Amino acid sequence: MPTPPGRKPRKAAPSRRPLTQDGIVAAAVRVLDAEGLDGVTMRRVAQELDTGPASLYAHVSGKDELNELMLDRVAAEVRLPEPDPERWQEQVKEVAREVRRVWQAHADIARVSLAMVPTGANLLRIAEFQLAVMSAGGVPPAAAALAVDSLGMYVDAESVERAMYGTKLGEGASPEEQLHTFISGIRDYYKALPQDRFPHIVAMVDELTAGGGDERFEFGLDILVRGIASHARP
Amino acid sequence: MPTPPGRKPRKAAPSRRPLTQDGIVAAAVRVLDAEGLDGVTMRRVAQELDTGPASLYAHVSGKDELNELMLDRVAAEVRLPEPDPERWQEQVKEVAREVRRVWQAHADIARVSLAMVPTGANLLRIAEFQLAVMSAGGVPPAAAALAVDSLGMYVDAESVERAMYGTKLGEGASPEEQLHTFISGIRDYYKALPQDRFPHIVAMVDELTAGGGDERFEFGLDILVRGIASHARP
DNA sequence: ACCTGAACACCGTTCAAGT
DNA sequence: ACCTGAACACCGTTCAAGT
Repeated sequence: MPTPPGRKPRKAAPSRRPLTQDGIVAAAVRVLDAEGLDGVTMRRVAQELDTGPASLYAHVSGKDELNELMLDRVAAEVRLPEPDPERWQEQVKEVAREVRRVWQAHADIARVSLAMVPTGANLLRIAEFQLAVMSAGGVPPAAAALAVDSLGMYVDAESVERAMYGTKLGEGASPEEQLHTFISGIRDYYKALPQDRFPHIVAMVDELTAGGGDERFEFGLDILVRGIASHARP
Repeated sequence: MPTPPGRKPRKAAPSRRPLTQDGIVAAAVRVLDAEGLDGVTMRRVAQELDTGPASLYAHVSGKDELNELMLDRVAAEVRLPEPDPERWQEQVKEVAREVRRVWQAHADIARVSLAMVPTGANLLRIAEFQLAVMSAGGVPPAAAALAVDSLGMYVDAESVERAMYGTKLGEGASPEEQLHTFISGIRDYYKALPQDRFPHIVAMVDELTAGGGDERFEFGLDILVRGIASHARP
């Protein structure tokens, strides 16, 4: 049956729901996941919400704030363990691994983290945990404070580097295949270097290009935590 | 006296010398130093050389290559000590400090280093030194290889963060003053956090915001080198 | 108060045309 | 071979005008 004349549609079904900051940030994260951080432009996010870029400025002060909001939204995915002072070294590592996992699940969001002082609630939650568990483990306050900094920087930097391998190569093959062709390119280049000027690099090509990113990450993490532990009282 | 007719000017004084890759990179570094990495655009570099952006593409494949060439040119400024295996831990630190010094002398060039596998001769020279001195100091190859990575990442990340404080604030006051107002802003924010949710952050505000960048950097560096040393044979 | 279209002042890169 | 002007397909942000 056709609708009788003079009858308005029941609710006008507003397919374009009103803009909210939360909706904007959610859309931005969708674009991030699909197209990487460089794909997250004000225009692209607006398009995702069927509007123009100027409309976003009523809910977000600009690109920088949007970046920070995206990061904190993503940081909510980080799961923290039950604090156990006996295992503080292992727990510090666990959290670092978990943050890395979440950063890597969202393209190159780590770039934002690296360029920011943490202020969002979800980021602070992580810092609070690390400070708490290190303090309980006997790391003095000054050392613990600087240690969260160093740990955060390390996780961020490693994630940025790793994300880059994925993007620099074409979007063709599988991520692992991409990483492999990338690494073997580097290996060939290092092997072809003049041996008299770079004897150690040439001799250590295999070690320099060894390990998936996981082993490399674990090694740096282990180094950091050993160093932090050397500041703890027994 | 006027110049007689039919006489060409002595040498035509080519005020716009022909473009070379070296000249382009030098101009790019000048822009970098004066206006930061974001100021280095193909257009701006071309302008510096009295030409248009399209002219650069005959000597440089694009923006990425220009960035890498800039970094390697700047890396030439890094001075390496005479290798002394007895003092390998101190020398590894010295080089890290020196790289940090040079990166910070050139705005936020560290961002390029972080997003790159080192291939330029001057960058490789630094890596070669670190590998050599650690090997001589008794660090096994696998550990030394991963250690250069971690050290590089740490220096780069610290320099990126530090460069950011300078840029985010206005260009008004002195760098130290900028850093100070920036840090005290952070301190106020942390102090105002709800104490029940973030007890350690609130309690450790002073430690978290303490120290000029130098002490913080030294601490992270010390942690890393202690960790590396724990892998060395005695 | 929120949303919008149009504009401003930029980007990196390409390409046909010149020398 | 090198250089150029003009154009293409983008940016972030502002602002007057609408509802």
